[in-house]
Amino acid sequence: MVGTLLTGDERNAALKIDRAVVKSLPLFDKMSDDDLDALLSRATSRRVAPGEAVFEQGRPATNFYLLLHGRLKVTQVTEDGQQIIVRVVHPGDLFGFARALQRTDYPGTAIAAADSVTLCWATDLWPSFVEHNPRLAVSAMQTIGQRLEEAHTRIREMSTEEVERRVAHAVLRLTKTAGRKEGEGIRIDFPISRQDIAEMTGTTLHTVSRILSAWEAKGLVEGGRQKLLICDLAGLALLADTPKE
Amino acid sequence: MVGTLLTGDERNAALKIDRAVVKSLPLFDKMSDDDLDALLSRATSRRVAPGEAVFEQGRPATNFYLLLHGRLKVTQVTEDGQQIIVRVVHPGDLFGFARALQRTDYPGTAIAAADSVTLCWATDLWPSFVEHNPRLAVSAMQTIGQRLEEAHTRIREMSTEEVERRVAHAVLRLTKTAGRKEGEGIRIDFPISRQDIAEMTGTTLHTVSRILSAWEAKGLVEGGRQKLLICDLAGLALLADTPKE
DNA sequence: CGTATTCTTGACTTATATCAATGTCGGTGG
DNA sequence: CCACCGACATTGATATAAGTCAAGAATACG
Repeated sequence: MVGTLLTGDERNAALKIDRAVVKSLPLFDKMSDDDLDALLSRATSRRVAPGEAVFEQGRPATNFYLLLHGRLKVTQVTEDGQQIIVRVVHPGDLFGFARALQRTDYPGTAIAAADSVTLCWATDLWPSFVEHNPRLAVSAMQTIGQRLEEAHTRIREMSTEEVERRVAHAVLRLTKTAGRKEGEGIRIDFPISRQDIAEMTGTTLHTVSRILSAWEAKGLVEGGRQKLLICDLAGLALLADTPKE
Repeated sequence: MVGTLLTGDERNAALKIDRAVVKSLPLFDKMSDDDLDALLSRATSRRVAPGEAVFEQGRPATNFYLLLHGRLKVTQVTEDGQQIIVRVVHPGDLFGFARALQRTDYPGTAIAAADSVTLCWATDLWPSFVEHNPRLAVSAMQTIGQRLEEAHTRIREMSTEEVERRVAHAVLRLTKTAGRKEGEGIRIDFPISRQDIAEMTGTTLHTVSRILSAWEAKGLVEGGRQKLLICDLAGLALLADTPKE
């Protein structure tokens, strides 16, 4: 059943659920029911299996998206084939609105890390949306502003901090955005590899592996294949904020 | 004369000039004369001497600005005192609109690198501006979008390229945004130190100095105290895009 | 002119990448 | 159900790019 295309009925059912979910998002909570319905009536829902791409770097930006469920990694590859993770997309995030930023193609590739569900609109709808609903424009701008700040934070970290602290900061951010309580610790709630963490922090999987091993020995985290459990948040935070002496 | 405060008359004169200058900017070219007048009537003009700050990191974001003339560096300092250059502000750029991005304080410090002139508005005016003129909101979003892309480019470079290529890319960007033809070469049109370049690329002034010395030996550039002249643009571009073999 | 930045250059150190080998998990198909 | 395979992870040895430390030279400015 899972993996088959939705029938018309199933799609309606999905949209009904969406409405409550979407309404609960900060981005849309101020929107009238009518406007929201107009929005959702033009959206299509799509399920994305792990490893599958929602859109690919360099392809024409035909759609923009909202992640309802799951987790995506947005990556970029350089000409010589090196890959970095630009950001992780969490449920409730708008993504892929390249066109709104005066681009005609997607600057990155969005790949599902976990089983995911997206809402999808045609790019041409964006201008009318923001025109009809200035709040949405403002919200979108705030969202981008936050991303810009995150990007600057990352640049600052890469410029001034050694690898271990950068990894610590990255992991701490993940606990905030994708953490789920689990017993004594906090579980990163989607499959994430050492390689992924390396691509988020500008280092190699080898170095990440060594660092995580060291942390595990100190009781800060518990590792595993594509798994990460943070046991001592305070300890990690201390490490993240302590310049090398 | 330069360096004295403007009298009322001089200020009006400045504003008349501004009108033509501002009108020529992509950000405002679609705006009606009336709206533009409304905008300018609420703006104040300010001259900033080199080394002087337009606003400072952490201070309440009371104003937003437009750079008419000169050149600014936007910097951030970390808790432990390390500084990075977030971006360079060029004439025609809107800057310091932190409030539009849901911030109450400035995330960085804007310092004049050269003698500069800014237009300045109270932050509270922003919402009414964008409401009156949706195009402005869209334009502003595109601007931020571009900055976001630049930031990602920088992250990608810092993750995957060695220092020399990063410096090459940074210098090439400067030639595009602040280059002025001078004889056979292209002059970076504002005072920029080795330290500045280091803070733009996440390295040290020592390394930058060595790199520039090597380039000078190869005839790619000509250095100088806070000066940089690019002699062989193609050569630099080649260097920037050649992965170490 | 002398004082303070800014820049250059050399010697040395170190963090982190690279290279290489081995181990472990988890899903797939026989 | 077990064995195998591929993806992911660990860990050691080694190399190296770039940082740090240190000293001095060049340039601009008051």
